[in-house]
Amino acid sequence: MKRKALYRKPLATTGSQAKKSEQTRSLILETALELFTERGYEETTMRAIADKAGVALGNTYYYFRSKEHLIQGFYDRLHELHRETCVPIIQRERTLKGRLLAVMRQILVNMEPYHQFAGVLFRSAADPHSPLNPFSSESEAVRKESVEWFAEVLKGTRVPADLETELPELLWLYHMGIVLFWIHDRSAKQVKTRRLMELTVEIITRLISIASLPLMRPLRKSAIELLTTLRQDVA
Amino acid sequence: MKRKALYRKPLATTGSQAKKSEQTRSLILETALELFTERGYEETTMRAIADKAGVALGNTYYYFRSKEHLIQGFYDRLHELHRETCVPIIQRERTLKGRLLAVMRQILVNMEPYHQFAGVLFRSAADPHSPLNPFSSESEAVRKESVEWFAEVLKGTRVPADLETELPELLWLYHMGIVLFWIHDRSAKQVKTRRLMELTVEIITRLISIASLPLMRPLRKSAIELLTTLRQDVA
DNA sequence: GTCTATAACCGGATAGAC
DNA sequence: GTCTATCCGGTTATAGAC
Repeated sequence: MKRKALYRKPLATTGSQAKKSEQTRSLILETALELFTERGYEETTMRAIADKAGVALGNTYYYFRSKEHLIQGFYDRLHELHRETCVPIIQRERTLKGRLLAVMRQILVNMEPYHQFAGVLFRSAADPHSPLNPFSSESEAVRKESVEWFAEVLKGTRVPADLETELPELLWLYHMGIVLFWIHDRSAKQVKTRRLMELTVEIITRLISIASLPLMRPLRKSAIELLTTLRQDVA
Repeated sequence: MKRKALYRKPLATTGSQAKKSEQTRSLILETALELFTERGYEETTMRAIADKAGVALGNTYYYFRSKEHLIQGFYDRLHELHRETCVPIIQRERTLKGRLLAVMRQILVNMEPYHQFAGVLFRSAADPHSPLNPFSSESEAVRKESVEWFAEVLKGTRVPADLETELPELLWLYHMGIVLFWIHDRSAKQVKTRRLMELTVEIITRLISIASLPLMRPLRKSAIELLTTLRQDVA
């Protein structure tokens, strides 16, 4: 299994020392991800990871507080991959629909290799007490950046003014919903998720474009009130 | 902590024998639920449950294949409580909005005592490989019944014909979304979820009532296509 | 078929020495 | 930072009693 080496988190320490520990950390994470994708999360023991990486069991716990935190490492990498691939798309595509479609498509492409063990990822993400929970403070940085991308997706397109502040967060939430469906998707190469995504992007762009009509005003009001309530909890 | 004794699953065996084993099963589940709500799921050991229930450790495994399966027991009870409380509501309330509001309110009331350990419940539910996953075959019976209640909620109200078959499943999905939010809701007595629910019920009933307008036809078409795709995966 | 008692296994997590 | 030893708890196995 080939993977781009995306993980690097240059710490503010002096040169080679920091580099060494960063290498060990990276080695452990790399090994863990390999084993996870090979034989699954539950089937991979911490001892096996330590063995294959050639370090002591205790050492893996020095770098990752728990087995779950290894998933957090995966999460971070995936996020970085999303950034590298999605930002150019936003610059290239000029319409809302074109951008949203291309970005969502790219996200699905990026995640595809990890479909088999993504269930575990979400299992943790769903637990309100887990650091992996996308609403948790630990995930705040990543979440904020993602929401900003969706703000970029909207930039320069026609959107009702009162919706403008709420929409990026809503699109992020939508994207989480698609990921949730993807995790449960058993169809070959997750074609169903792709179809679902294409249809919902169609609906969303339509909804946004008719949202300005006077007929829709009371509905839009309710929706905005709703989003304000929702946001208080997310932020 | 008081709780209605709702669990009974009369097996097709002869009288007192079956009753006895059913009592033991019930006792174990009851004890487990008590400890879970008292001190949390992770903090409750299988040994502690066995001790407090006054049975041998092995016996708890005789009745419940794993610690997770105890949650399934909780799930079943909650569902039965929902049935007992929601069916009368549907008979009493006559409008769509009134029914949906009252049913959703009741569901939140029923769940309230379990908010603290509900996270774990959902943690398992989110795993596509877990039997607790609401889309799994093990959960099919419960899911089907829930969807039927939502069909009852719609019965006798004005709904566009082409949406009629899809809406019950969609409302069930909506209710799952509310539960998801509720799990993550940290506000006192989960008032935020309640507010969110009230606002979304408002939006949903509005959406349904304007869905028949000619202007909305293309949007409704897309939505129905989407739901058909979605259903193939759920069913 | 229902239940007890006890020991053992396995793997995630921790403590503390170097 | 790295290791070894140990703990802890979910789970399994066994052997026997009613």
